[in-house]
Amino acid sequence: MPAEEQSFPSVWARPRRRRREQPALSQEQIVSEALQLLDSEGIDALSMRRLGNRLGAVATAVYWHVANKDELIELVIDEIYGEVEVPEVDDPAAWREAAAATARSLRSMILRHPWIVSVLDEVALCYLGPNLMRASDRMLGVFTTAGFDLVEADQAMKSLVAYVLGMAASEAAMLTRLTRSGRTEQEWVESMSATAEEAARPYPRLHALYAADPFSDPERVRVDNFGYGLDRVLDGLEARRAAAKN
Amino acid sequence: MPAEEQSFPSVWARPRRRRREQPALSQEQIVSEALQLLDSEGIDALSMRRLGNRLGAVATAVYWHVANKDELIELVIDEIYGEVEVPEVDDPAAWREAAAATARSLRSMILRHPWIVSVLDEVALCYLGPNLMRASDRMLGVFTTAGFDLVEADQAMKSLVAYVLGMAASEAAMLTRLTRSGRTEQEWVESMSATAEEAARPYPRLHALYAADPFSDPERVRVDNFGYGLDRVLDGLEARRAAAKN
DNA sequence: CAGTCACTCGCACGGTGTACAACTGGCCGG
DNA sequence: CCGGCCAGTTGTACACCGTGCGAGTGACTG
Repeated sequence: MPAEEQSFPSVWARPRRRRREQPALSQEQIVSEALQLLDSEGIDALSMRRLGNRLGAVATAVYWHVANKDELIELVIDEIYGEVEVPEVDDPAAWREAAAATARSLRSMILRHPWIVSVLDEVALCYLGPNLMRASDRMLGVFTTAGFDLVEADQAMKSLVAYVLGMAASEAAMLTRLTRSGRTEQEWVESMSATAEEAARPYPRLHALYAADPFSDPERVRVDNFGYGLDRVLDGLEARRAAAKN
Repeated sequence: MPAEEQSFPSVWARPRRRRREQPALSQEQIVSEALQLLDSEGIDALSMRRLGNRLGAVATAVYWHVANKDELIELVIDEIYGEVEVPEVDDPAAWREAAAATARSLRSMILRHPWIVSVLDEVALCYLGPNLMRASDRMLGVFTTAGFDLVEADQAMKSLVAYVLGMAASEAAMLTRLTRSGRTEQEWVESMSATAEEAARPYPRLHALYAADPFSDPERVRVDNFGYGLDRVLDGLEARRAAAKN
């Protein structure tokens, strides 16, 4: 450890030999530290060197435990998939609330980890991550007990997830940019409104919308918008379910 | 131009003086070249140095015309938003087909430019891009002539777009990885199926799904899945429209 | 006591975005 | 005609990145 030079070198001051039965690094530890880094400082803050330093090691030491940065990110992504809660249901009538709860849980997860939007291209290939598989299996359960056959349950699940992903992703992207600029959501919306209304002048309906909207309580607006679309998607699925039943 | 050293220097061979009335670079040219680079080689191929070289210039010259790489990407994104076609409708009954056509057009655009998934975090902040604004305004038109009031039209639009974005993004991510691996979609699915079925063993419904699915014609499956969810979303919106009318 | 093995470190390579200062050449006012 | 301005381009430089490779290093094993 040449980094920490002893100003008073001595055998006694020298750090005790590290025990080898517990290696300094482990994959879980690395993944967990990477997640912390991502949550607190965003995607740009995650470099192998910084990650190594945080763990009291050097960048290349990390490569013993993960193949490369992409694989590390895949691991972190599956880790946070473990946070989404999917209820197990047996009453067919309970399907809708179960699906809605899942959707809300997924949205919360994304908003808790908004950097996920920057790695969405890797998200789609985590098919085999255990946490994603568990969640998928449970969602399939929700839709099959609702009465859908298996392949339609899969389609229903994919549709719902796509909606949530799309909606939450755009929310998360905005929040990320916001955080980076250091302003609050309210401040940003207010500073934006004049510019937006001006820029929208050539587009009548957009302009009318911006003029009508009081630009207040942006978080509430986001929640309402998410809820609106969620209701429509679930309505559409419910209609299909009712039709298939007869 | 020290890069191209003349092996036979001569006044006559010397390139003619560049006219200054037409500068060598322009923002449109830069954006267009960046788009070509992205489409043909993906996000990793886009570096300021390569882009400069392609235009017969040096990386830093590009910075005269665009503020930085992020801004460049925003410009490219708005450029491709210009490709999505949104019909203008006046017959309220035509709203559904118009919305569906828009959704399909947006999906095609994303699949034509799959690298967009890697920059989704920037996509969400192109609010002021002219092409996006034009498309948004026209979509608002579709929903208002359908009978929605302006703020609900906005919610409906955002919901539809979120669905399409989520669905197409996961498709595009898969296709990107595929292209990178150099295999066809069919080959990939076939090589995947055994592994996937094995990995899904602990998850009964997922395992049953993989076992049932013949893993054939993956593109058709993607199209069907997209259409299924699109129909559900539109059904949900139609139901809401009908209810509001009375 | 030698060797092996799991793990860590140091160094190096070839990239990246972009700040900064120097240059170039056409134009315009004096 | 000429000096200065200024849009546009260049070269250099900095601090960083992911990661391949070889050399330790210490605990355990035969």
